[in-house]
Amino acid sequence: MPDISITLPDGSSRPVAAGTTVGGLAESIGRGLAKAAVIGVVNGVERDLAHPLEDGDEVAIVTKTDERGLFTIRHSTAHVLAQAVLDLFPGATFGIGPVIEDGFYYDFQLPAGADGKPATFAPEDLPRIEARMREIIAETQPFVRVDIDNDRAREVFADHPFKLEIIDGEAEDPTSVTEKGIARTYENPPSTPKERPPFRGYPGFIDLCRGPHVPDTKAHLGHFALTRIAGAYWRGDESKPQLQRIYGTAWASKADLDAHRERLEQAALRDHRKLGAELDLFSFPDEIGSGLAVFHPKGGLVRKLMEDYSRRRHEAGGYEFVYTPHITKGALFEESGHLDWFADGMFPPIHFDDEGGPEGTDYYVKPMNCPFHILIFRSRQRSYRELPLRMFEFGGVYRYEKSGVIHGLTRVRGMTQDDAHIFCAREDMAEELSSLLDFVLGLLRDYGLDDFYLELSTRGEAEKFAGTEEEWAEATAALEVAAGTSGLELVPDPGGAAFYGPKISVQARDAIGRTWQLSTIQVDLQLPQRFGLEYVGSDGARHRPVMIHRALFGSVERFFGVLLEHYAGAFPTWLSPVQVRVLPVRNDHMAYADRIADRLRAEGFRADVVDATEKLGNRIRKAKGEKLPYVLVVGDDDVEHGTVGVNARGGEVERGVSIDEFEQRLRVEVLAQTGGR
RNA sequence: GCCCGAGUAGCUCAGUCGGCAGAGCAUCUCACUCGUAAUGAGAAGGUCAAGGGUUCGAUUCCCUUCUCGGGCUCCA
Repeated sequence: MPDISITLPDGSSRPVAAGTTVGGLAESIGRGLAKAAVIGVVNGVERDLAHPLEDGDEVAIVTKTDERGLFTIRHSTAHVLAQAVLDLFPGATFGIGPVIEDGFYYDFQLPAGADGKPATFAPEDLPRIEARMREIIAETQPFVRVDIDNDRAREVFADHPFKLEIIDGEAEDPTSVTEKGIARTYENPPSTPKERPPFRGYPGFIDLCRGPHVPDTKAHLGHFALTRIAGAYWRGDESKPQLQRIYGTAWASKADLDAHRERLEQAALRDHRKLGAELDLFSFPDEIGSGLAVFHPKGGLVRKLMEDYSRRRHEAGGYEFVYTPHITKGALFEESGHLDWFADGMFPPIHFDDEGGPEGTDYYVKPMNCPFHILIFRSRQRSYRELPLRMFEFGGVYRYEKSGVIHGLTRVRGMTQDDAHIFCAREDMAEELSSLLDFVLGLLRDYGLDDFYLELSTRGEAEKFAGTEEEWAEATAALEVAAGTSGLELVPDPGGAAFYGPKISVQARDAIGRTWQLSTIQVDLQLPQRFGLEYVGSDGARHRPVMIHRALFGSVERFFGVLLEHYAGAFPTWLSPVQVRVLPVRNDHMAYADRIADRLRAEGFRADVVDATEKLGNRIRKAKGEKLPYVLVVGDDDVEHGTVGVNARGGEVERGVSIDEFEQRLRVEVLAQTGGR
């Protein structure tokens, strides 16, 4: 056999026998590499290990520790899931099964049950399906790439309408599985033919797929778990049939799978809903209604501290505080346009027959604050000398969120926006946006979040958007400049803007790397026009101001939930509802303990005392459970010398610290956390 | 709103194949007064989410509603 020459990623050439495959190349380089190999990248295109090489090919071997290798493992596991479901549920058909973060899913439709509707999976089905998947893996079925023409593909998939839709519908899609009338498929030939082959003319399982795949089901697969069942609309479209989705997680090794499970457990421990109940911070009484929170004394204290600090910073930042009512006549939201677009998302009106003429009057609970702030702006003639005019309000708003979307404090029906509206001259917009973004990021950092990236949502192509193209371009450019000044990564989100203007949203990564969308800064090209806003310029002429909407926390409730998860309930000292707990060793130390607590309270710290009814160890344990920053233990030695025993959260126990020194440490710590503000 | 699952003491959960409702923690009382992550004893605590149906009898089976959880869709 004549040799051919292959170029490796390091630029070196390697002679191999003609007909050598990607897998064969890996084998020739080393046993270890061959064992870890999942796929190859040949001339920039991902290929199966069975792909034959040609002279001059540039080849990189992708192993199971590479991101693309893991992707392939997850993708191939999804195929095994589909095969297992089709084996166990005769008459089932399938949609798509992509890779997602940490795993994969596959969508199925089961045959109709007694009620004529497609059947659904039950939780008990998951172990059965998983067991069947392990059998398939143990069979070592190869993944065989088969290119067949579309007509043949339509025959093979004749009983699978979703696949037919893919064959027919995606011809123009460059990432399509069909190209020039040829459909790419992957077949898993079984060791023995299926009892009920679900495909016409194939003894086993076959799926439309671009690939590539692991070479066979035994290779790299097996470190997976099916995790949940859900309904999901075909092609994500609410008007299309709802399929049954099975989610799974898959990894390159058992250790990785175990580590993933551990991460989930850790995340569950910091779930703000769980911590909110455990730490007695807030609750959602059924009697009030879904998505409507009450804050208990400790949660209320944390929230007050958050709000107080925000108020101080806004005051210093040139904001003026306004207050507006929770309800309004419908006319206001007609003028703003909200009733046209978002009536579904609002609580239904409160109707009065005996007011406003024969039709009566409808009052609405407000879903947003901006129209009220606009009325304040419009309450009298405005001069350019007043601009930029920055109005701030902790505004309570109510939105009738769909019942299925409500989630703890992060998605509620009643919330308090830390809402500001800035009215400025068009020529000042860019500068205002830059300083605004700076202000926003600075404040978020003070609350302990410091890992951000930005998202720039811009106008889409085909949709209808308010304002002119020129205005959009100008506003978008101003936002880009502001983002550039921040030095943060900027992720484009084309078409993601609201109809009324482009926006920047600040995404924050929390202590365990999850991202949360927090602040938004939004340019509004619509409302100033709808409300006919004007100011008198230095030229004596009337001009239309630019309006910027901006929420920093998003909502106080949501931000509270995010911080709670970020800190896993262990708030920094400045935000802790109880900062110091003093524990007398015996009750005859009570007077001394009370004196220390009184002194700390007199200095503005939050301290309490728990008497010696219970053993010290148990009282310490309870204080740790409450995640208090400091526990002070005082006994005979301390009473004698004017000291305390300091047990700091996450620190070592220190005996004999003078009360002056402890107080000084506490003061320094809180000052450092709030920047002295 | 849609699909699946779950609601038993304040919390975490047993249990009842249809026949008087259970534990641990928390709470309260009493005793213990102890130097760094669970002292002991006792008491109290429930319309078994709500409403309807089947039944001699329903917390248990069926239906409806409410709430919660996981997804989908949505999020001005």
